[in-house]
Amino acid sequence: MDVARVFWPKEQDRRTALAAQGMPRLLLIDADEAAPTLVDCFEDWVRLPASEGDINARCSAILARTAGHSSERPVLDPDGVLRCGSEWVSLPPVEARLLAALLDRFGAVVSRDALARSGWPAGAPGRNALDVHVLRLRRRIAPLGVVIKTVRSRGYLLERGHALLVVESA
Amino acid sequence: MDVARVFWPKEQDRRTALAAQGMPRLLLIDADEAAPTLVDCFEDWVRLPASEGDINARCSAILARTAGHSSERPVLDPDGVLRCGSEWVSLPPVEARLLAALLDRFGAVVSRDALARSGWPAGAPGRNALDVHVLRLRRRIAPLGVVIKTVRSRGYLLERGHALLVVESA
DNA sequence: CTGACTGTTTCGTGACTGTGAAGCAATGAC
DNA sequence: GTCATTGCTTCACAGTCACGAAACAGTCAG
Repeated sequence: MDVARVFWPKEQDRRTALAAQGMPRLLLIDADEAAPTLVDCFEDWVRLPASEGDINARCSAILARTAGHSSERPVLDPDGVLRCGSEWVSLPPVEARLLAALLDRFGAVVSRDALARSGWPAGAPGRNALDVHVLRLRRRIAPLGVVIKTVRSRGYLLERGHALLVVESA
Repeated sequence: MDVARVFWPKEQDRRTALAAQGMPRLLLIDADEAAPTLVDCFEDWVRLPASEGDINARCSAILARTAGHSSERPVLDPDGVLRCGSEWVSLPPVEARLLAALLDRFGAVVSRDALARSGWPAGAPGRNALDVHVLRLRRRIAPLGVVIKTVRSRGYLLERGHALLVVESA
């Protein structure tokens, strides 16, 4: 993953688009422009003119933050912990593999066959096992605002839910 | 809460201390100094000379990120005293080593094997000893609002509790 | 001795996984 | 329109295993 360099205010729209996808980005601010308000943890800015060293330092910092948290886009760490926003859930082995496959093609359709191969590399069990695991996975990740959509006779698709109102239960 | 302004590299020690406590900080970098590597989400830097507007913008951004998380991180003294907020507890040797390992990877999963190696560098005792010590550790640190979560078949994870309602009884 | 720390044994509970079957909903044949 | 087919959803159940928890015993410091 790389950090997108966005000229500000010239490429304002591009910044919005990147933010919507949770892509990390560095805003390059014109010398006489006011400092922008950052919208999330995966954004930073630097005032022009800036040295390549400074720009790289900020890009690295953004990526380091990306690793620690997650953006709009959920992140699955190798321990089977799925993080999205400030929340996380742990996934059991099979579900972690299924989700990894969905995450590889985040926002795109993954066929049932491909999913089954990811979930059970040594060979799939009964035909229904996949259905049940998708059901369980859905319920498990719902609190994170992540949704598995069905594309009938094609497969499944992972995306962010639109109910962004998450209430902390105290 | 306010963001501490730390001159770099002059106040290097102060920065370390602030970071250990999870305090937000802005590094003010001398003009000819290389860009620093940020240690967490609650830190940022700006190259001098900088306008007050730019500095304020970065401070606001840090605070916005701070709000998104609950940052306060417990600290373990070399004496085996664990502090979090205004409270503290003392930990016996084995538990202190276990907690140190969890704290090293605060918020991330630590495997049972890794924990056992930290707790008993000379070789682990019986298989269940770890379970029991985790249980005791949990009860000991609960009053501080620090929680050890289980990630089944993967390990344990240290984080701050989400129950923000802490009633002071004494 | 007393109490804190440590480790072991034992048992219970809950999590993970897979299976079978019932229920819905979209699709297509007639 | 009606009906059957197909594909997905959901529930209920059982086997296995990891972890939680209590009770007990040994060691050591004060």
